[in-house]
Amino acid sequence: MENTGQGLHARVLESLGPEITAGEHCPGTVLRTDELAQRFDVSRTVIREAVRVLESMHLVESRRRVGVTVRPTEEWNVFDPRVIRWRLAGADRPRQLRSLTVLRCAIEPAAAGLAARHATPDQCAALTEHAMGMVATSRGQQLEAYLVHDTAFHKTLLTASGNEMFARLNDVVAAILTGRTHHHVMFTDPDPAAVTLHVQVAEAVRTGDAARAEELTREITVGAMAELDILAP
Amino acid sequence: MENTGQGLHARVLESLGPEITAGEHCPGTVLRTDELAQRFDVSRTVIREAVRVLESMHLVESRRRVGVTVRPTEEWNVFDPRVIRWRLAGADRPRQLRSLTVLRCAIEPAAAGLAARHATPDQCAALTEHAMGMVATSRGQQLEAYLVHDTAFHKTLLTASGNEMFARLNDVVAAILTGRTHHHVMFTDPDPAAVTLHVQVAEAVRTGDAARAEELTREITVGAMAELDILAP
DNA sequence: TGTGACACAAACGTCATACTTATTATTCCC
DNA sequence: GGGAATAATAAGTATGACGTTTGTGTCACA
Repeated sequence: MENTGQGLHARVLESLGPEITAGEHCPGTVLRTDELAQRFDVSRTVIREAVRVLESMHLVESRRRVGVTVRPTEEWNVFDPRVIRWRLAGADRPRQLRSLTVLRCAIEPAAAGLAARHATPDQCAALTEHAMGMVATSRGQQLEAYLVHDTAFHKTLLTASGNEMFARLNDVVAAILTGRTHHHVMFTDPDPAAVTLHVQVAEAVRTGDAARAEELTREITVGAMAELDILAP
Repeated sequence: MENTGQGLHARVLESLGPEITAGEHCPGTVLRTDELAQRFDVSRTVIREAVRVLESMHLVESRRRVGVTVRPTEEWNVFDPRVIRWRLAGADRPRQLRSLTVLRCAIEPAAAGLAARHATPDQCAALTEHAMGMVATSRGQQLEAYLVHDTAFHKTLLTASGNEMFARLNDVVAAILTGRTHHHVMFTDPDPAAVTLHVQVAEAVRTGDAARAEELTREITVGAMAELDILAP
C-alpha cells in the first residue's frame, strides 16, 4: 500500500483535507467514520485520529449521533500551514494567493522596520549576501537560483524582525514567491527595479534605518500585489 | 469524573497543551503514551488522539521507538488560536501580549484601509453604532460595557476588510483588548482621545476614505503599543 | 388535532487487547 | 575496533465490545 506520509492517519489526512478545502464536500455535509474507514480501507482508529486533526483545524465538527460535519469556510483556521498548502494546491488558488499577498503587504514592511532595529550582524550579512545573490542570478533565465535567494532573503528578514509571529509567516511568503515562479510561468527575468529594492532594503537594515527599510519593503510588496492584479484583474 | 471539555481527549489536551506551552516540559523532553494514559487514567486511544492534535500544532513530534518529543518553541504554530490562548494564560503572557500587539499594529491599519473600500452599509452602520457605544460608556467606570463595544468595533472592522486572513485575527485583537481591561486592572476610564479616534475611523470608513481610516487606526494601535511599554518597559 | 413524555436507535466515544512495524541499542563475530 | 545480526522498545494499527449522547419518531393524553 502506498504510504504518502508517515503513517496511515497522515495518508487519510492528506486525502480528506484537500477534499474539504477544495469544497468537494460542501459545508453541512456529514461524513461517517465507518464509511471513511471502509473507503480508505483502514480501521476506525486511524480515521478518528485524522478527524481529530481536521477538527483542530476547524474544518469539521464531530458530534455524537450525527457524524462528522463539514464546517463553513469562515470558520476554518486559515492560518494553519496545512490549510494554506491545501488551498493553494486546490481550485481557489487565485483567491488564496490574493489573500496571502494582502497579508504579506501588511506584514513585511512592519517586519523590515523591526529588523532594522533588531537584526544581528549575522542576519545583516545574510541579507546582503542573498540580495547580492539575487543580483547575480537576475539575468539569463536563472529563475530557480534567483528564487532560492529571494526566498532566503525574505525568510531572513522576517526572522530578523525578532517577532515570532512574523517569523512564522515565512512559509506564507515562500509559498507566494514559489507560486509566482512556478505557476505563473515567468518567462522573463525578474524586474530589475525589484532586485535593486532588495539590495537597498539590506542596506537600510544594516544601517538601522527603520523608516527607509519599511518604505522600501512596502514598495516590494505593492509590486507583488500589482503583479497579481495584472495576471488576474 | 469531571469532564472539562467535550470528551476525554479534550480534557487531556487542555491539560497537556498548557503544560507544554508554559514550558513545564522543556524542548526535547519525551512523553510516553503509556505513562500519559496512566497519569490521566484514560486509555491509550484517548492519549493518542490528544497527541495527534498537539502534533498538528507542532508542539510535539511523535516518533516510533522514541516517544512523543516536545519541540522547540520556534517550531510551534503560534497562530493556532489554542496555542495563543494557552500562552496568554501562562507565565510568558507579557511576551505573548507584546508579540500579538506588534502583529496587530501591522494588521489593523491595513484592514481599516481595506474596510474603507469594501465595507457594506450594514458594516458601516455597525461600526458607527459601536463607536457611539464606546462614547456612551467611556465615563463612569463602565469598563465591561465599554469593552464589549470596543471588541465588537474591531471585530467588525477586521471582517469588513473583506480579507479572510484579517478576519480570523479578531480573536487575537479581542484577546488583547480583554487582557488590557481584565489583567492590567484599568482603574481609570478609557483615554478620551482613543475614543474619539474610533469615532473618526468609523466616519472615515463610511465615507470611503481609505488613507484616513488607515492612518487613524494606526494611531489607535500605536497607542495600544505605547500602553504596553508604559506597563512593562 | 396538537403537544409532551418516553423509548428507541444511530453514531460517535472509550476501552482492552493483541499484533505489527520502525528504530534504537546491544551483542557478537570478524 | 568496526560492522552486521539480533533483541528490545514504544509507537502504529486492527478489532470487537460496550458506553454515552442525542436526534427522532411514536404514542398517549388533553
